[in-house]
Amino acid sequence: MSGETVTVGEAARLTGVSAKMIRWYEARGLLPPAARSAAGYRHYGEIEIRALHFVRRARDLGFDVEAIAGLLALWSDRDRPSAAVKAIAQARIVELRRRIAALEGMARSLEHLADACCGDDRPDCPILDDLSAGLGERAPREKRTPP
Amino acid sequence: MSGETVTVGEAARLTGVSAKMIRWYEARGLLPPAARSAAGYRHYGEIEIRALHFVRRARDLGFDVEAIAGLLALWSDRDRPSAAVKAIAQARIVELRRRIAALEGMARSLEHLADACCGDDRPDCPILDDLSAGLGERAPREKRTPP
DNA sequence: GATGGACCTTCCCACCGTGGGAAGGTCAAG
DNA sequence: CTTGACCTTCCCACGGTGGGAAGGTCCATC
Repeated sequence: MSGETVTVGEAARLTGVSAKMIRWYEARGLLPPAARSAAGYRHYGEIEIRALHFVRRARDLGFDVEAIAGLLALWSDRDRPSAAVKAIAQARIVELRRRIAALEGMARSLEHLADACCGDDRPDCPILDDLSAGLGERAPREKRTPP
Repeated sequence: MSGETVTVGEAARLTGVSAKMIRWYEARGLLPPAARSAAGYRHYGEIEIRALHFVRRARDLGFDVEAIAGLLALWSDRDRPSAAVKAIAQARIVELRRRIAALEGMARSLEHLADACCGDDRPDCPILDDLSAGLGERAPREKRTPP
């Protein structure tokens, strides 16, 4: 019979999506409203559990809510063109690569600065010098306007 | 002299930190309360502008508010040990590398999937297959305590 | 002077995604 | 019946950022 249904907490345990998040996804329209018991408890069957797994996996891949909603819609459409799915994935890849590049730039800058900083008891620090650079003079140690 | 002071808007234009954010940083204690005119307008001198530049630059390097507060404190302490600064920078580097690795993993998975997806009119899609897979394998199977 | 527009002030609300917790209802076991 | 685990909704918080309302100020121009 496959009539076994579980509550949110159980669904959370099964899928790795917290009960809070399950309710939140539902409220945001990402998931359809769950079936309710007479007392108002949400109940989830195998298909819903599968959808939650899907959401979890997509979330792990860095998709945001909108994208996941789109993927879910395509997932449940048996006639979807695979091109539509691929487009979403590729947009996500572009975004990921963009963010990676940004973080990489930061990391490299910082590594460069940290390498130049001897890191001892003395106050001379290229890191702070760099952070305060770009205006006029560098350090705030000269508190008064330089000549 | 050098009593030239500017308002928030001007400071924002000069430093690239929005007026909103300047006020927010002040409210969060990241920046000391700005001097006020009789009418209550904030006014910023060269030193404050410098600090804002510093904040902007640190933000661009991915430091969060707490770290920036720490860096600012060290920046204005002439006797700080450079090791303290370096420690903050290195912690940031570790965090950046961690996030880069996470994003990189996602990007690679997605690229792999997208490569396998032909992206045409047909519904067969390895991407969706992967997203909905893993139910039987990776998921912690229901290990209900026996009655 | 007055007027108008650009600016300032504070305050609230929104976003994303997540967690914490309160107040109250339900269910199953003892 | 009581107890404790669970459910419900609702509010609040976070980091940062933006939007906007309601009201006060500054300055140039008439």
